[in-house]
Amino acid sequence: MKRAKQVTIYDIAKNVQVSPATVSRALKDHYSISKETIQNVKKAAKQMGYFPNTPASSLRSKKTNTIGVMVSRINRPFISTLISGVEEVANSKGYHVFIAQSEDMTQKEISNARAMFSARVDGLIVSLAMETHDYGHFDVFLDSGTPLVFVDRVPANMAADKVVVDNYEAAFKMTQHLIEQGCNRIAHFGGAQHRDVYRLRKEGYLAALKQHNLPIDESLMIYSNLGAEEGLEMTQRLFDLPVPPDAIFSANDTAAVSAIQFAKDKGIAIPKELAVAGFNNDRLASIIAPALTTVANPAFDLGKAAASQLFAQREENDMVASNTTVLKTELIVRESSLKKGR
Amino acid sequence: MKRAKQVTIYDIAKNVQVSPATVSRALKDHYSISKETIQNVKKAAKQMGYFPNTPASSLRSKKTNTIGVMVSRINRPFISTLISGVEEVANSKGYHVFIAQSEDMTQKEISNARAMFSARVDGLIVSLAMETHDYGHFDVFLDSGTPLVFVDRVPANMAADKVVVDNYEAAFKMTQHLIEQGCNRIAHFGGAQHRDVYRLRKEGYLAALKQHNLPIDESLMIYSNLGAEEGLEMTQRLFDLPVPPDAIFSANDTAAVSAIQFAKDKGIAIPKELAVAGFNNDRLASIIAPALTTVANPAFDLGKAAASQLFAQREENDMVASNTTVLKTELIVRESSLKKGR
DNA sequence: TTTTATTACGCAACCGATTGCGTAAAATAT
DNA sequence: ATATTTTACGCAATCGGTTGCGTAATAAAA
Repeated sequence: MKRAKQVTIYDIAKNVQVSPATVSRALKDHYSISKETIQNVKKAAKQMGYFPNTPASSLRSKKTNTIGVMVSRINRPFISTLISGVEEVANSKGYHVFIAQSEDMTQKEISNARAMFSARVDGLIVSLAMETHDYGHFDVFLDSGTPLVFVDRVPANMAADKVVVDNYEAAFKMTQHLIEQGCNRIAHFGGAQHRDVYRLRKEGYLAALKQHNLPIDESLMIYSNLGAEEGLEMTQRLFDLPVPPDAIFSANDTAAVSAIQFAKDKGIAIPKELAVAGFNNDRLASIIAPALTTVANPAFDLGKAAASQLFAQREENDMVASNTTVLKTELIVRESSLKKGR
Repeated sequence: MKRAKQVTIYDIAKNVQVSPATVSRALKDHYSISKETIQNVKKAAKQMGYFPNTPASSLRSKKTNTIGVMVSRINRPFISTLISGVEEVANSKGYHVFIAQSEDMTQKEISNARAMFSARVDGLIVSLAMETHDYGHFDVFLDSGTPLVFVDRVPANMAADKVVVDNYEAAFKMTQHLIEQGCNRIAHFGGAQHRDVYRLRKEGYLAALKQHNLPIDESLMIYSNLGAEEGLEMTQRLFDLPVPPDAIFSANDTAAVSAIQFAKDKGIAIPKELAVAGFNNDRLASIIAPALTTVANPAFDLGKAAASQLFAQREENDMVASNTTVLKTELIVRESSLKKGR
């Protein structure tokens, strides 16, 4: 690979007969440069095929105009929608977005964090890997004063900016809905319990059970990464039980959809014999038959809020230790849980 | 936002009592540095919390160890899986991936291309926006000798490296399959026809019709962005026809799924009255009932191939003008098209 | 007309790592 | 013992913008 010589501000300077400093300023409409010079410089720049050298600029100015986003994986509707929200805000402020996937591996997350810091991103938005429970790899951002915001899968016991939804409340309402539909043996598919999102969903579920004086049965609570495969396995386990459940509240749609598939495959009637509810409201949820009752998770707004909060940090009072934004969710009732009709 | 002073190789140099040059070399195991010094330097670096300054390194070395990926949008299963393929190869070579979305807007694509070049990515992988038909914004990569590979949605009439699937053949086989199932009025949902992927799918479809002496009816071919909404509208249009089709071959699964939804909604029997086939094999395809017949599009492998080809370009003989890799697809027959059984 | 303010630009240091070239010291060869 | 090679490192320029400070020229104020 050969690289041709590239046009620099020095080339433009020579061409327009001004100093490189003037070119630099002219290109960003600095107030002290005359309109005429600005015009000349810009015209020459365009005509010569000039492209600013971002690394050079970043080195000197200590600003990269880039924010990083670290997620488990982008090929999930919820995540990619969230990222779009981040991009909307970032782009509107002239920033670009650097995306990294951990694939739910803490090691990759650590490596990604190093890379993000080395790239000197101006801010970082993070949704944690499933098993991460030590947050030391983010210290360098805190120490250096780089804005840092966690979203969705946020760390427990860490004073940091966070953006989440009302997981507890949503789970409570959903469970209550299932109870109202006549279910009294409700199972739960959860994620890693040190991950707040999943812990809170379980706690909301438990609280609803308690409030309605339903027994709590540990064998009905199963934890996994909530993938499609795991969804099938978890459902299998439930139906291997002496007394299977009459409802499943899954912490995500992916696993809930698998449960429906399992049931259809085994001839278990939904929602009559088994009501199913999910979380997120992926497109899948409305397409599967019967359509899946779920919680609308405002992915796009979560991304927007996280980015906004990130930019807010830059102007913020140093006295503010941390800030948590909670967004609202919405119960979406569909056929998969309607034993009684509305 | 305040930024604390950050550790540089100069700080390490002072600490270890060697020159910055030696630190720089030690950190990358340069052969001319003694093992002892390397150890000392690395220990000090870790202990002092050193993180390399990527912009500085990039500026001097003219290598960013980053490749760019430009796509329409990441929240599509096909695209995000493709990106994972790119990442696998890139990461294994120590490169990071910069992702940008055009949202199918040529203007955004142009702006993204500028940003990518300014960032001085070491290579660029592109899947074009739907309407892009002028490729001038990629000239700067060609001129500068930056490796450039198009994937999936590749440009027509441009001598560039490309990675695609056998769209024509796949479409031909699919259409033939529908004909064998007894369909003789087959509609087609296509994308923009200046986009090779979509043009070839249509041509494969047409070729199969011709070979089986079926009439070609322009009113049965509808073009759009193939989103979920568009899928419904297109199906509506088909059923507004005096004589509706008895099959639809859609250029993607998203629109095909919409067609099935439409049919179910209107009480049109699938596949009896209407056979439906898609393209891509998204998870949706296997979940909707009846399950969707489709073409398995090797998204992950496309990504891997594109990245491999990108890296290959760097060592390549300058005589090679361009190179096109074609990957194989596979017909996935499911209930949505099985009028006769297998 | 002299003084002060404003406008428009240049100088040169700087950001942090990389690298071609040079060299002292130690090792090996003659 | 002298010459040659190898090892291990330092010097200083360099990458391409950015920016604090200084200043000549022109305009406005006194």
